Amino acid sequence: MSTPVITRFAPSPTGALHLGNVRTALFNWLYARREGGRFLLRIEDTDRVRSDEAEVLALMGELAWLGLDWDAGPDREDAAGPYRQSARTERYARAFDRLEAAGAAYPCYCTPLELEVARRTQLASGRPPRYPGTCATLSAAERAARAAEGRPATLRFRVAPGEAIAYDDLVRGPQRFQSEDLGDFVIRRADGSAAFLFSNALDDAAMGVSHVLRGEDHVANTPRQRLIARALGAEPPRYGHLPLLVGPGGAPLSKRDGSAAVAELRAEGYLPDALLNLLGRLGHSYAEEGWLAREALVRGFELGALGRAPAHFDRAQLRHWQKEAVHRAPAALLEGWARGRVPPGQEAAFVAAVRANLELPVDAATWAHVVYGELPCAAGEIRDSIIGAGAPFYDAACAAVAAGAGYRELVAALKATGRAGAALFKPLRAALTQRADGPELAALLEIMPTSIVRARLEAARDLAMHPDTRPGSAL
RNA sequence: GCUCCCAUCGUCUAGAGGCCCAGGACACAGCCCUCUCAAGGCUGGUACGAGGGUUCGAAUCCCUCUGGGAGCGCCA
Repeated sequence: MSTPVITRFAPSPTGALHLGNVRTALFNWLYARREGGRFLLRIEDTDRVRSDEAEVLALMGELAWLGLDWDAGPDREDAAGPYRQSARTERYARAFDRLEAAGAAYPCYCTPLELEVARRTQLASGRPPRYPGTCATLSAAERAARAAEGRPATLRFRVAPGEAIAYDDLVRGPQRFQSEDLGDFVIRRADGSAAFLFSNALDDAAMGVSHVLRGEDHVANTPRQRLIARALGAEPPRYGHLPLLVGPGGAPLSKRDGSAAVAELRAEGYLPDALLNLLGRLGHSYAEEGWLAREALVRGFELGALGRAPAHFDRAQLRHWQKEAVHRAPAALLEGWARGRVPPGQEAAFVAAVRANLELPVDAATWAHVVYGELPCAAGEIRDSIIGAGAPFYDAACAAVAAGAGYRELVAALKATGRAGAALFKPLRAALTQRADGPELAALLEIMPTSIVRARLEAARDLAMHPDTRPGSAL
């Protein structure tokens, strides 16, 4: 009987969901889906980090938006829950008692100041900072005395020296740590709350988590968490440590690196699949090239294809995947971008016309304005282009449009002025859109209101007739 | 300071001793197509951090250096 694959994403509800976290969530999700296992969502809101419901909701909203669905979580409880740590304090308390009774953990009365001093001294003398073990060997009487003084105590996990703790990292291969290098560590804070190391390890065990992919900043936690699991009589999950995601400068990704927050990218209009195509290749490589649909993303995910070097998040690459995503997006989605920016009922026609020029919602706004909005007086090379075409050119255009000409007739009428090709279309485009680039003119003309077409052609004619008039000045 | 990890085009990466004077993608440049932009097609430049080994042969193995990163909390 093979062990079922159970992975999890265990964020702390502090601050916005970050690209680095999302990638971690994605890899765990991909692995679970790939293996036909389960993906859990656990909120790590220990008592210290007060659960902020709004934050939890936002977090779940973003995961759901990305399509990373979870089989159990705070909103889908099951027998292994509850899935928020703030609701699990009694479990931790029982475990603390057991560990303390067994001598695997002991109360420590050292103050933060004392510990800080010890750390500095060790550092100053070139030694690695470790808990000196001050309270490790206190007798029952000594403990009672300190407790009677009302001194607050943390609970420390006792690490026996002389032991090698080895495990096989899913990403980095065989790892080996010496227990002396660990030192006794705090598993319960003075306020009684469980420390991350502990609640995280206990919950993984209690929830049957089989595989954990997490950031490499957790490497050193792994031997400690294995020790905890063993003391608890539980089987620890298999751990894999991912290289961190870094920003343009090579420094770890931070909020300053422009839109590292998922919510921000979402607000800008980036599509989930664009994000996933990018993230799935940061620190991981797919054998298959090009755009990967959801199923391909899952199918092609391999633990063996996980890298060990930090990966840069690159905006240009995101934009590329966004283009791919928009290219494949259903029209209805893009029509949503147009809604409110184009006359009601025109959404579909508008999107059909400008679709190839859309990358983000802001582009829909730009083109909607070009098609339906009020344009300023022409300037620069646009102005030159219009003047260069001459008044007769626009006279012909105005006359054709006044006679009810469609695109074909309009072009035919303009060809009669002796212009063709670029010499025809460039000034026409300039007059109609005041831009040198954009969707096909035929498509644009089809959706542009006739009144606007006429007004712009007339304005161009006037400009061509009186080129000396300063742009913007009233006649 | 100590421990650990990493090091291929600007970026994401392929590469697990000869298939590599290093492949793909993004970005960039040029050309084609085209009324323009985008898309598409073609072409191009740019990389194995440095130095030593091992080997008939090294991007691939070893050592040193350099450069980056992580950790050494009553933070997660």
